[in-house]
Amino acid sequence: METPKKNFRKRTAILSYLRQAYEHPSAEMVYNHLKAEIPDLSLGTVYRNLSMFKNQGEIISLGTVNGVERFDGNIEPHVHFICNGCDAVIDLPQIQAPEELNRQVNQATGGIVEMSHLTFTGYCKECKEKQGGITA
Amino acid sequence: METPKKNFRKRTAILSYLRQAYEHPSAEMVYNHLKAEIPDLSLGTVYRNLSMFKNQGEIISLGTVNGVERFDGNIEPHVHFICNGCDAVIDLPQIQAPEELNRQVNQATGGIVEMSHLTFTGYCKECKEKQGGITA
DNA sequence: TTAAAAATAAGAATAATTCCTATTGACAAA
DNA sequence: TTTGTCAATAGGAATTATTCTTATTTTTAA
Repeated sequence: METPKKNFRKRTAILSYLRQAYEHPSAEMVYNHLKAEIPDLSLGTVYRNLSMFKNQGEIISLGTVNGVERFDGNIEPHVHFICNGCDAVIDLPQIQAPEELNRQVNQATGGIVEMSHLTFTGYCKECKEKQGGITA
Repeated sequence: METPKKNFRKRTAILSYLRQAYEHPSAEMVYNHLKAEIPDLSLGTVYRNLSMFKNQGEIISLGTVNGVERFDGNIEPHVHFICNGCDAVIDLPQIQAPEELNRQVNQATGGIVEMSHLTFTGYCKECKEKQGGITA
């Protein structure tokens, strides 16, 4: 099926935006972005669908940045950098996530690992230059 | 004058509880725990002091688990396991956090890394056994 | 065409966190 | 002691992100 059924138009728009977004958007960022092309989109629909996609494993949650949950449409394991200055979330494809540790964690805890997240926090290039030595 | 009751009694109690807590408590967990020995403690005071300690680098935030921010009084870099079933946060001292990557990230981003977090999510031993194959 | 089911919009409700303000505790000077 | 000052606090109001409810619309299946 090429064209998505009308019923899923908004749902599809939300997912496909996440798939190609670089910014790791929050619910509100998704809403604001899609509002232009879909004027009758509601924030509740965005929240509901994000939560759906998350539960289905179609997207992942990066946790909250400054109190706001951020999402990633790229479910391939990869590493993130989060800027404390501007709340930007940036992919770090250069850095290798130590996926092979999962087994060690399973053994150490007796539980079962489903996901691992390696995240670096600090200040991005722009914020670092802007603020000079604030974080000395 | 028995014990010199400083004005920092509550502040100190909050920090020292975090220093020896194993559970990576939320603000409310800290409040509930200290309420017994400090009946006139207020939740606002806990929030204010936690945020203070966090900004001073005396404690670290582990981000939110199920919508609630969790804190760690152990500021030595170490790895965490978070259970999606019971929201437990567990230390993994056995696992080595790849601290040496910070320099690579600085180079890749042009920014400055302040902290790195390696976190595994899944189901702990108890939740895994309790729920059987829910996560198949 | 119908009816049933799924998806949605809008806004009310909730929960975590922050903010505001009057009060209290500590300490120093008189 | 009493008084003044300032930091810390309690209590609750306000804010904000998120979830929930309900009526409406859209889709699907007869």
